[in-house]
Amino acid sequence: MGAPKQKWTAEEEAALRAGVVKHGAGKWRTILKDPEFSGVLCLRSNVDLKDKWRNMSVTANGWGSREKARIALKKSRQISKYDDIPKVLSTEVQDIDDEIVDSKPLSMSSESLKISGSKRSISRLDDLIMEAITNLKEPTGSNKTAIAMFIEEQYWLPPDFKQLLSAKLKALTVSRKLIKVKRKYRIAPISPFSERRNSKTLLLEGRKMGPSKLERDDIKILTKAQVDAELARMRNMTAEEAAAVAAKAVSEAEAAIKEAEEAAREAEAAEADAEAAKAFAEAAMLTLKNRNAAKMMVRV
DNA sequence: TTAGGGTTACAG
DNA sequence: CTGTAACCCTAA
Repeated sequence: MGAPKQKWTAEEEAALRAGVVKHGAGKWRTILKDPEFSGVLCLRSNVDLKDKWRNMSVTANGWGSREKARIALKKSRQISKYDDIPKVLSTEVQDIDDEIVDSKPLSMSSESLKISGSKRSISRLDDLIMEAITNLKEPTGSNKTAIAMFIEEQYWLPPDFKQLLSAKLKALTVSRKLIKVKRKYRIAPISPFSERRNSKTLLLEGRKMGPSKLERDDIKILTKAQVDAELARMRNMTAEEAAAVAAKAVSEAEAAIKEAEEAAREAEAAEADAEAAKAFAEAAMLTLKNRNAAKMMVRV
């Protein structure tokens, strides 16, 4: 056939990503003509760009497509609509229930989920989320839907990034949930997001802290500039980095489960919530594996 | 021109 | 054989 299958180079992928950041997904011709990328992409057509972007989006989401939507998560009305992403439903970062203050039931089978080791990596996603929470000014912390909506209204997000955001928010939800469990049984209190330091803060800080009184959700205000800078970095993440971040988000959820299991040791009553957390983790995992890039770049 | 469905080349 | 990535076809 006319084309001998020319594999995309890392440089080309970078150019494409940069192009999408600059002109937006869908503006393939524009990206191609932009002198900033025309050099590297001179051997590609606008259609090639489109196809490549599609492939990148898919692999970014459908992680290890192997056992895909196998985990049939029962929808104990508690945990609402989850993923599955009903074909066309506006933005896709809107699944899962929000908050669920003191949910009890939620008895899900939830088999074990293997998470790829937590690879440390850049992740200022936390900051982005905090920015949203701060702006939304909801003392108790905003629900994921609100956060996702806020962020999407402020910035244009590449498909793969959206997946990360979604997973992150889910992990965050697990975190918050556990915090409630702990408080309820007076087990070492922890703070959802105390400092804006680096990534590993989200929820891997609980542990056996002493008399820390981080009971409140102290949210530090970030400047728009800071957030913008971080976002810019996220946008330029390579597929590998994005994957690492995604893995981390999930591992955080797993860590949350461990926390819960320990809590349960001191209060069986907390077990129900631990299960819920597990379910959330699975949901996060599912999201990462679900390829659903489809129609989501159409902000409202 | 683009989005999306199809097809083909290839690695595992 | 199966899944994935690069490529092709075409309606809108």
